[in-house]
Amino acid sequence: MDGISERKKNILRIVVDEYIQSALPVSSKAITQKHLKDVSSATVRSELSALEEMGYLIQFHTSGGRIPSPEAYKLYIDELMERSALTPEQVRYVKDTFDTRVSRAESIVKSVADVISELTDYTSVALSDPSAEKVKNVGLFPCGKTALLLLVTDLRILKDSFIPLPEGMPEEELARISTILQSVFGGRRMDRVREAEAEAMQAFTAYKETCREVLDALFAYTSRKDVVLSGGNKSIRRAEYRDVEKVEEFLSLVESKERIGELLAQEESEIQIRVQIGGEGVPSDCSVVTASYSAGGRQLGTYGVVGPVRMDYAKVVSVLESVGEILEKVIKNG
Amino acid sequence: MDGISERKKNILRIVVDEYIQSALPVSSKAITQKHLKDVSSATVRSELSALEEMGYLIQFHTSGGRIPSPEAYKLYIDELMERSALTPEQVRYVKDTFDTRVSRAESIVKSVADVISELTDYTSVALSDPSAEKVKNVGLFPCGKTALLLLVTDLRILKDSFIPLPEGMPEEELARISTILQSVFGGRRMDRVREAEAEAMQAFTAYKETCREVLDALFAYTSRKDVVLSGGNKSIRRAEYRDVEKVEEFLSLVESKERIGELLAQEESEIQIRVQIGGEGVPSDCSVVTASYSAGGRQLGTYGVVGPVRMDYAKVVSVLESVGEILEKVIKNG
DNA sequence: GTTGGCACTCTTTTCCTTTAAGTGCTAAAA
DNA sequence: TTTTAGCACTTAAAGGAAAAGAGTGCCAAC
Repeated sequence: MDGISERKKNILRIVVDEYIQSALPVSSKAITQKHLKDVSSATVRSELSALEEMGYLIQFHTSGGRIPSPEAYKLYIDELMERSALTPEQVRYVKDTFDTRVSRAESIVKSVADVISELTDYTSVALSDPSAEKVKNVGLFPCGKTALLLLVTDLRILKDSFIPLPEGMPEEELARISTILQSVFGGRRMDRVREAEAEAMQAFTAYKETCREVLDALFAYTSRKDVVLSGGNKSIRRAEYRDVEKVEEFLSLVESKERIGELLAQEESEIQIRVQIGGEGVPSDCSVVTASYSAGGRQLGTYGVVGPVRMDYAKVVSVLESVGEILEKVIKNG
Repeated sequence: MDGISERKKNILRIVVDEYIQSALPVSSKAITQKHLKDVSSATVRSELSALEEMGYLIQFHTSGGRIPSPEAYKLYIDELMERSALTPEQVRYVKDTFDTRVSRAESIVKSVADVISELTDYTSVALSDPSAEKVKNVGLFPCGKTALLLLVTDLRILKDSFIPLPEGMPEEELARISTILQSVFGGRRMDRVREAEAEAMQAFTAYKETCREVLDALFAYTSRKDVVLSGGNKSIRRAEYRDVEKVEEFLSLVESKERIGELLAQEESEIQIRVQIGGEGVPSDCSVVTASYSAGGRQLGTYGVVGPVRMDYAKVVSVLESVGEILEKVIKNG
């Protein structure tokens, strides 16, 4: 026995569903009229007051209906809510996005964040930590008096910066350096790139200074964790943010890449869903649902949805799970 | 004679300044107390009502002070406001940003937009039209089973996409194609790239199919106008957008790249400032200040600031002009 | 255990009054 | 002719009481 009857659970689910949808406190009458037509409002009322007693519901004033507590949301997420699969069109949309984005060499992390925001209608955030990626190709692309340093990892995240070249450096030299870079660093995990510094420097025979610069730029990539945001102003349209102060609070969270980074930087199992409602670095009226994606033992980034506590968790969790599965497949086949 | 006395102009300037700062209707009393201590409020009052008669001021109700009309803003921008130069720190900030961004190969258009938004504290938009840019370097970068098509223009806008390669294609072939691409297209204006299609196809001797794909991807770049946004949620914090509907209106403008593109896609002289207040594709409560930058006869993009009608035009115009000058210098020396 | 009924509580709405701000006008002063 | 002081007038904003509305809690009956 869980201490909480099936009927109570059902009623709690109704309350949460209803409140998520309407943003209004839920009354016993509304429940009996819309969902539980076979019992009277008085019955529901007694159940509601029991649920309040147990800490699942909150009542601001005696005539104001009830809203779910954070505990209710947790229970809702764990047991009550009904997940829904993506529609075939949505699945197609996700795959198409990945395909076209990847061929246009856009960061896959950004693409995933965009897709999540698009499907959930909430602000999404993502943390791309390059440590676990593998260097696929690295080299210099000639560009007049400068060269473009390129690094392509197996996640297809592409980074680049211009390196000034000394006067009169022959073009073959660039190719030589590229070959060395590729043979020394190719296939390495990003967090192991630095270890090959000595080896690389030894292989460089001329233009050591330029090579030094190249290495420095390259090393800078390997540790650059990137926080990506998508759909930033979707949240502003939500009911809880009619209040300017709340918007401020939300924006200050979302705009601070450090704080978002901290929220995301954790865990790393399979598609792992984690929900933080208020507290611990999250403003009281915000909720963060994060998911860590990985495939073949490699992290594919941590993604999250940020929004008000009254969030459509069923939708968000469904989307996060589905997108994760699709991404895994895409990565494995790519 | 302009039909409008110096004193009227002065008073109008005070009203606009005051209203821009406070967002509150300006009263005759406030004017005499803060600025015109040598005349009485009654005098100012008669001037104000004359200015209202002339269409420069608007009064919502008889006891509510007055606010500037769009015509007043126009006059203010043309004659009344005092421009201010950037502080030395700001100038340094702009230059530094350009320097580091360019060496990190970020789009200069995005950098300019960021700088403008940062300095003005408004949402900024930019339209990068590649037509007038010149191809600096173009080529393929080997990347396993695919190749990365890279295009660097003199504005350092870098575009790239992955091209799948046929099985067993030798690496030298990539270099060959790159050389051809560079010699055929290098130095061309972007809008002239297409014209060399036949010449390029003729030069390709093998792997014609892949070459075709490369050309298609390349041509796609040449026409891709890009709308860039920066500081999107700065505007939401402004006084006029306490109202959710207004925010909606603003966001729907800002989020629609087409509409922004239309607003920006015009003119092309020197640093050309243009102001649109309401009307013609701009929501009634929005104002757009655009500036077209060019150096040495070449367009460097069109930039704009989007915000409420009550905008700090003096600041915005000053920033747009100053940033334009700095950008010109940077481009000429680069 | 469930239900109908009803009193009770608290918010929301409405309407009215008061207050405050600012103007418009006029007659006098400069 | 322009400026000023004074005062009546207008209107929004602020305050407050009363009425309405929504929901609950509880009790007695089923």
